[in-house]
Amino acid sequence: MGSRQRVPFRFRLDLHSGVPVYRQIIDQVRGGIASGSLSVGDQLPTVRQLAVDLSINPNTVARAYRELELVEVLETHQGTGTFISAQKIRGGGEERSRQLAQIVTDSVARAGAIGFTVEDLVEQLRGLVLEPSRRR
Amino acid sequence: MGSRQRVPFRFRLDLHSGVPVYRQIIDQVRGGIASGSLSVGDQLPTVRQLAVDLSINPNTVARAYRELELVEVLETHQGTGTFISAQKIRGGGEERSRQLAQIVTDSVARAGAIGFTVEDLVEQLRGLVLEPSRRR
DNA sequence: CTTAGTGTACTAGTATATTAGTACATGATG
DNA sequence: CATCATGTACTAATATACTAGTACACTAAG
Repeated sequence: MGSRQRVPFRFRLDLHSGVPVYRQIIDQVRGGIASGSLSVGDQLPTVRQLAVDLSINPNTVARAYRELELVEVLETHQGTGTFISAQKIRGGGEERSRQLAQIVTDSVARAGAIGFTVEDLVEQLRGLVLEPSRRR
Repeated sequence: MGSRQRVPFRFRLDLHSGVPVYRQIIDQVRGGIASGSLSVGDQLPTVRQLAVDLSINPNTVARAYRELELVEVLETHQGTGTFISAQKIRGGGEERSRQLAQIVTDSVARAGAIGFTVEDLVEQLRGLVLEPSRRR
């Protein structure tokens, strides 16, 4: 019947990746949003529940959630749970700008390392706009 | 003779950025290549010289250089110095393009996760060309 | 008011990252 | 060979990151 199957978003850890657990959680939430698996208003597993599922300490989950809340990707309500927040697609946000700068700096460095210029990056980006078919 | 005034590439540290010193060096070398300030064959300051200039330990410089050498961005010659290596600019254009696409895809995903558009990325990139290095 | 569920604060142990001190190895140069 | 300039190896001190233990605080619901 009409049950909406509120799919419990699936977290998976790779303990051999060397990537901190809390960061893996962050990445998976962000990835879920980017891919559409998570939408505004969706509730995430509770701190305790996820901690049990992944066999880690609740504080580790809390840290990931808190960090995402600081960037306003999540909203937490005491006693209720943690939810995907309505992104502030617009508006200032010092931290957001900082993050964008970080992203760009990283990509420039990576591209420069294999001999590409900033212009090459821009060109590639433009190409993406015209040819959005290739989603990953 | 015919001295070409090999301009000594200028390194600058931001000790309050929280970004590790060795990483700042790496980023600046890569950025220098991307921006054209550094070209294939250029010699970098010697480990000792740069250590003195920046008031840091030679090993910190060496670490940065070594890491860049592993990725084949630099070439080191004992007793001679450290140089910008001939990039794999030519050859395997396929693989290089793939890497560029990957870099762009990553940055778009990261930016998209916090509500930025491709245009925002382009704008930020343009700004970088005019005003280098400011991290964190 | 009580209870059960939620996130949070504070503390601390452990690992890892970062930088520095010091001595050594290698290659160029005369 | 002697010397000097270069990068390198090894060790260690320190800071920071990461995770966990434990107890607390807020909210909704009976």
